[in-house]
Amino acid sequence: MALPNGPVTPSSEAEAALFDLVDVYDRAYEAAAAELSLSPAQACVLGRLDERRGMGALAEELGCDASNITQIVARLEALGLVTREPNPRDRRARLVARTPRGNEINHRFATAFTFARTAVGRLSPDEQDQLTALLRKALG
Amino acid sequence: MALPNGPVTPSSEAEAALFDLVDVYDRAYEAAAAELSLSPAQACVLGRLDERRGMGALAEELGCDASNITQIVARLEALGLVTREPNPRDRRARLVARTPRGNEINHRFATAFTFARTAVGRLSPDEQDQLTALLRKALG
DNA sequence: TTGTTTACTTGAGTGCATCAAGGATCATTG
DNA sequence: CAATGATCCTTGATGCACTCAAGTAAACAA
Repeated sequence: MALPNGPVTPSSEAEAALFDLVDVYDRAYEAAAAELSLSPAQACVLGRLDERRGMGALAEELGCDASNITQIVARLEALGLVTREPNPRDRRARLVARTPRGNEINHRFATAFTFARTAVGRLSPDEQDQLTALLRKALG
Repeated sequence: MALPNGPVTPSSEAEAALFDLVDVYDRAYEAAAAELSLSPAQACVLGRLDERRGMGALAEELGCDASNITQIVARLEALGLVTREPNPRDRRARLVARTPRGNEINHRFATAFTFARTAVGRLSPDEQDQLTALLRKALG
C-alpha cells in the first residue's frame, strides 16, 4: 500500500480533515484497482480511454513522461484490455482504445471504487452543494 | 509525477471536486518533497519521527510491510537524515530517530508543503468549520 | 532535398512495494 | 534451564512506476 501523503503536523482541524480525506480516498482507489488485479496507474489510464486517443494525449493529460505511458499501455495491452493501432492519418502515432474486455474491467472498476460516491452520499443535496462550493473556493 | 487517482466519470459535482482536491493535494505533496530531493515516501517517514521509534511501529502506522520501511529508512540513513540505533531494551529492535539535518529537512518540507495551509486559508473561520464538519460526515 | 520537429519506443537507472525466507533475540512453557 | 515458538528486522527476488537520454520513423518546412 502506498504510504500516505500525510501532513506532519496539521495546524488546524480543517487541514487534518483534508489529509484524512486524501488518505482514505487514495487507499480506496488502490484497493478498488487491486480487486481487479490492476495497479492504480493502470486503472487510471484505462479510465481515460472512453475515446480512442494517442499516447501523447494521455501523457499530457496525466502530466507524465511519454515513455511512462508507453510502458503502462504495453502492460494493459498484454492483459488484453487495450489495443494500440496505427493511426492512418499519421503513421508515427498510435491510437489506443479499450477492448471489450477493457470496457468490462473499466466498468467493474468504476463500480468497485465506491468511496467518492459513498462519501458524497452521506451528505444531503444541500450539504453536497456546500461542500462543492467550499472545495472550489479552497482550491482557489 | 504520479498518475492521478481519477474517477473515470464523476457522477456529481461534489465527486468531481473531491477528485480535484485529492489530485492537487497529491501533486503538491510530491512537488514539496521533490524540492528537497526526497521521494514522497521518504518525506512521509521522515515526518513521522518527531519521537524516536521502532521500525515496526512505523510499518504499522503506515500500513505497509516492514521490509518496505527497512528500505526507506536505509535510504534516509544514507542521506544522513536519520539514525538507526540499537534498542537497549530489546536487541532485536532498532530505534529510528532524525538527525539534526533530518530535523532541518523535515522542517523545510513542512514549510514547502503549503497546499493544505493555503487551501484552508482561503476560507473564513466559519467556512473552515463547515468544511471540517462536512468532510467528517462524508468520511462516515 | 535537407533539416527540423513530432510521436513514440528503447534502455538504463532509481525507488516503492510485496512476498518468501532467514537470523537474531525475546518470551514462554514444560 | 532448555526447547519451542513468537517477534523484530533484514535480505533477496520480483514487478511496476517513473524519469532521463538516446534513438527511429514519419511528418513538415524551407
